[in-house]
Amino acid sequence: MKNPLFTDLAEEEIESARQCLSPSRRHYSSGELIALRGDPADGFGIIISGVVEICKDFYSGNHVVVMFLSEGDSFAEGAAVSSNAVYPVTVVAKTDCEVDFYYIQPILSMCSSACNVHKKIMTNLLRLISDRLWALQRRLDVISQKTLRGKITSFLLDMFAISHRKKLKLPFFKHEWASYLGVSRPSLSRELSWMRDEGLIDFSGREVEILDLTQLEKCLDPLE
Amino acid sequence: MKNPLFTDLAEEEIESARQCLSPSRRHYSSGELIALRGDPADGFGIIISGVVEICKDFYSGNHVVVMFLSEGDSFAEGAAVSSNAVYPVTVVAKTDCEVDFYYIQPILSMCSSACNVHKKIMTNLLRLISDRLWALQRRLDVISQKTLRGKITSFLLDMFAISHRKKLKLPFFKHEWASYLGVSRPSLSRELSWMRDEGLIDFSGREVEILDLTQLEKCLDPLE
DNA sequence: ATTAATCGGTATCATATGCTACAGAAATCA
DNA sequence: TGATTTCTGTAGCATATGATACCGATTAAT
Repeated sequence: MKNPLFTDLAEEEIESARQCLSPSRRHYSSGELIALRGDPADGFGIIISGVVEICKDFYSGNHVVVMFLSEGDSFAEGAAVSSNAVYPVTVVAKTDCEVDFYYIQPILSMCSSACNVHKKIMTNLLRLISDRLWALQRRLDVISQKTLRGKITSFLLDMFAISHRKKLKLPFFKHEWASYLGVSRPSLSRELSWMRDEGLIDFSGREVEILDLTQLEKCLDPLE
Repeated sequence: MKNPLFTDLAEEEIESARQCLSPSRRHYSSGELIALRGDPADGFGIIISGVVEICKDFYSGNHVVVMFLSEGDSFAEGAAVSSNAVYPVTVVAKTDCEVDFYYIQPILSMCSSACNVHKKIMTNLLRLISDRLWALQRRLDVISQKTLRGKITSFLLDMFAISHRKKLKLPFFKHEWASYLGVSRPSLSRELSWMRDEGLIDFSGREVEILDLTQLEKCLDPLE
């Protein structure tokens, strides 16, 4: 089980966890509905085998696939814990697949023996959700800058704050970066070039170097 | 203690929780630094009295206030639990104030007696963070639509999915709505008018009515 | 080594959106 | 009631960004 919920758990501990939490394993045929957006979410799922689609569906009957999940991935952990415990998306089996369903209640209430394994899983759950929150917050900070230059800058300063290095190795290609920022690739290129012309940064391939930190910071949106 | 972490706890339970978790109460004078962005976050804080500023600070020494917190508000819960346990923002005392610091470790490890109160706090913590994740995810969904019409639509459909009503009562004024969507207010007004002209919606004050759901759904970005 | 595919920078043009200003409507307050 | 303030729609103009196309550079595949 390579799901983050089982981080730091030995093979036999995972077994013991399964004893303690007794997930129900369910089988789905290709195309079968696993959970519908709006359904009450009283637990979460971990994919054991096969591939699962996460999608948004519409009143009209159309739907759009947002992402795929496969072995070891989980869904609805956040939803299961939140106040309005409903699925925010629809989950459909893309291929035949097996899914373990864990009810959230036993996890939250701790078993009578307050076993160590149980404790660790709860910590892992907390960390999993917090990490997702962190990533989302970062993305939102970047994307909510109004100008393209602001988005680029916000992203770069964030990298700098983490790494403390002015030479940054980006984790993506330009088109991926553009997509992360929510802009078009040519626009990103153009703006980067302008910023280079102005002596703010230099770049080549996946490397970006911050040349003038003080000036760069002035490129951020003033917040109203 | 009106912090969400203490939801569902009676007065005396909160006392018992404080016994169990033994937060350290600290006093700060107006202007004093409480935590610096990048500092290790091994716990979180709850404001007991006074006002606290959350801000982003820059290399240049400048800083921007992002929000204020006051009695009952908490900060850094998410950061304390996440993998990279550092403060994502800087916290400064705006007025003289008192803050209770809770170390995260004792909360995660459960007290020897696995007391009920402790359990409930952990659940509340989980819910608090999940709710924040949920809100952020919604906002990101909306704001990452590329066109203004897409943003409006995404937001309206979200409201509809939750309420199942086509007559929607918005939680904000137009200028607040514009800010939530990350656009300018006149642009929002213009787009809304156009959408009314096309028979998609009708609106007045804080009320928006969805007239043509099927057509409206077509206003969403196709995702690449 | 040749070919094919991907990646990245640039130019042109169209347009969606921001900005500013103004005025009527609605709400708040004295 | 009248006086202020806030909220909202509209208009004109400026401009940042998107879309498309093209080409060279790099990388991967044969």
